[in-house]
Amino acid sequence: MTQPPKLDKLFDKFLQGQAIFKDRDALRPTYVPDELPFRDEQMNRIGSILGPALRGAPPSNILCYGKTGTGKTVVASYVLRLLVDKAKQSDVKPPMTAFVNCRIVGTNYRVLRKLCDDIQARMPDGSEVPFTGLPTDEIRSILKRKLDGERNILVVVLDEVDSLVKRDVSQGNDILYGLTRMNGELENSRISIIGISNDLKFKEMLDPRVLSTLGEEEVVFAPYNAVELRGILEQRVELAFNPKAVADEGVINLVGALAAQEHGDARRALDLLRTAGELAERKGDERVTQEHVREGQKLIERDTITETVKTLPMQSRAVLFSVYVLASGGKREIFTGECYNAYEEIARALSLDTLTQRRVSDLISELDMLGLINTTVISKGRYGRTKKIRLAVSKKQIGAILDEDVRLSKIAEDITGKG
DNA sequence: CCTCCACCGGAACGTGAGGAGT
DNA sequence: ACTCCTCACGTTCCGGTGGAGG
Repeated sequence: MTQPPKLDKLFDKFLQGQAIFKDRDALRPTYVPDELPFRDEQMNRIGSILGPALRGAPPSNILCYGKTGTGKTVVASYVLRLLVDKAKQSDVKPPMTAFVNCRIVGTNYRVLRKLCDDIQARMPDGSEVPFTGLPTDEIRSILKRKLDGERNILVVVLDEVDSLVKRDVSQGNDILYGLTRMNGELENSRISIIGISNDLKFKEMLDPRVLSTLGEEEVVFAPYNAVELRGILEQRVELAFNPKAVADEGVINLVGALAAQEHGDARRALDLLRTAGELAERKGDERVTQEHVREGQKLIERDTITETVKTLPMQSRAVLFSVYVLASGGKREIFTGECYNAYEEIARALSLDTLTQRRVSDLISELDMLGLINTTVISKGRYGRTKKIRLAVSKKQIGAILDEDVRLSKIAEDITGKG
């Protein structure tokens, strides 16, 4: 058997050092480049607010606003890194820093635990703070003891704080209130908080007491416009790709344009660029073309949908499946009641617990949030008020994913065959 | 203009897993 | 073995509501 010519060509490229990528990590969302273009204003603001930390004075708390992919996180970590470096260079005690992503670390206990972790606060016996089990107050005092051991300044970045408050308004406020209040309980040390929010309306949901301390300073991140996106892309192309791999001007323009459509999200733009590059690489092409970009766009879309469906819990999947079955049955619009009936049948066929309508209603809302279905609350007058549900992705694709689940594909035949 | 349907969505509570300390 | 945590996932209860049809 002879080598497939493409693979042969691909290996040749590697041999000749002609691979597409030089450093693909430069396109990952966590990458912090040495220069951050178009965010001077924000960096200076944050820098001047954090500056006092170098003289041992506690900086004000900051709230950063802006949509996803506008560079909030990267600017915050950049400035913080610089601050710590500067302190070390100048023989000043560097501030402690902690970074919490509140979407992942979403509860009071876990936030505190993450803080302990980041500043290496330990249990009295020297072991790490456990995942669960302790009363929350216990953790608070561990944290306090560590901080107050000597004169410290702790700068906490709370990334995606809005998700903290959104998930549970009272609890979210409690967490933030607890953190801001901790300053009053510390003798030697101070905590400053940098809150990062994607949601501009986030402030409204905040307890006024929390807002007054947390929002001392505000920094706004506007979405990148097409020109700025281009600039960023050019910078990263330089870093990530080998020269000549992206020769076509049109590639950068297209990626920029597609991302600008998505409200100037730089993260998506970089992700798309990387995917396009990987496609080119896989095909053994010498350079990235606009075709790769378009294909990459589709691929990313498909992948995110597949990923979300696959990670869905069984009950949610059953609900989604009921919508799918009804939609396949030719219905353009599905109402909650119909959906619930179909769900009951499916749950029975799967010998799953049948949840109440109230719960299913919540699951429907979750599916909506995930973008798998679209819902609108409508009134049918005398015939009640309900949610109008539609699939937000193609039946084909959902079908293909759900069919992989053997149990589901079996009952799909039953139901569609019968209906 | 009023009624009344078929749900929406908030609130409070229950259960059980996962873990720590004693 | 028992008590005490947190937290995800559900349930029960219930007040609220846009608009077609009388």
